[in-house]
Amino acid sequence: MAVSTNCYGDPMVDELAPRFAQRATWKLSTVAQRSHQLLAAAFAERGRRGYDFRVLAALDHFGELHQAAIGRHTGLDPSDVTQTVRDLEAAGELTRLPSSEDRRRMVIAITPAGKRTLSRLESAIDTAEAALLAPLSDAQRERLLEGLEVLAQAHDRR
Amino acid sequence: MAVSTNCYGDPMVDELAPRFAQRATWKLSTVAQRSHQLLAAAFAERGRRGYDFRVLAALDHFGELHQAAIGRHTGLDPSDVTQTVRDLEAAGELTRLPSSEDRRRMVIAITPAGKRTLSRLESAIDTAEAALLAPLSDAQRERLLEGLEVLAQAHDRR
DNA sequence: TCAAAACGTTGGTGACGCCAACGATATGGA
DNA sequence: TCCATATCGTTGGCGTCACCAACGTTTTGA
Repeated sequence: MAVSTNCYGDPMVDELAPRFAQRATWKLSTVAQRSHQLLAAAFAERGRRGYDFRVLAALDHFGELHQAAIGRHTGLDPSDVTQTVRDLEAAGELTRLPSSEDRRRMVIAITPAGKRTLSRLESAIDTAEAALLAPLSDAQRERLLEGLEVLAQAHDRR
Repeated sequence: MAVSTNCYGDPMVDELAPRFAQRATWKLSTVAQRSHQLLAAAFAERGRRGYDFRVLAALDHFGELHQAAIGRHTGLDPSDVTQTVRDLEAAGELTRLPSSEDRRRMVIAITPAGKRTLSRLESAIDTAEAALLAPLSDAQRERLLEGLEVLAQAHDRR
């Protein structure tokens, strides 16, 4: 028996316990999890992950950066920057050269291939984001975004 | 120097790249991450994690359940149910007995200690949730929740 | 009766976020 | 100028959450 029955004897699809399913934090994490699924799948198709996108986007926007700056502009831990930059360099998406001014630093720059990858990832994200938000009316979407904006600002990463 | 300077020479706190920081999915994941931080910290103080809470909540709400049913009522993978139930049983929060009707099944029931833990976790979650949503006005909160509700429903776990 | 399904378990994988510690280098104040 | 302090990149690790494949056991339903 794959379904349980409620007190009326009706067949009942297994339900999540309201004890947590009604919580704002649960709904939030459900939606975020779905978002992550869609994005991770889109990235994985291209052999990349969220970290790669963030690093490429930061380089494209700010130009050359050393790794610590990449970390600050992406919210990544320095150790994760190291790994991500290593992967992206191996894939030819960026260059990594020792700084002439500061011998501790590595100067990272996006390559043309990296820019192409970035725009491909960006389109994939557009698609995923559209799929995620599709169930909302325009008004609902705007109101949701307003709340997220306020909270994201208040609980800033950085 | 912990800050960089913009083109006007003003000191500038390192900013996230708008390329992703302006995306709905980014804001969503930022807020969800913050929520997770608050909840995980609250759980960790009591030596528990989200899985434990979900399992206890399901048992408290539905009564005795076998493990597969716990999985369906919590969104957990069966293998994670196994681990979580093992931990909770070791802590005396639930009992685990072979079913007399179906020798494949284990019948799980919450104990009084488990109920106490559950209500303590619940208070901690209340606090965390309040802290998370505090920056919102009542109207903003309601509008945010409406959007999350629609999306959580549409992209249901199950 | 017997193939198919369900059950619980073991032992993984991956993404993301984070931490401690280290050697090398740069900086700034005494 | 010297030296404590800070920063940089790196290694190796941890925890949470979500998920998967494979397995032996037991139940089911055609």
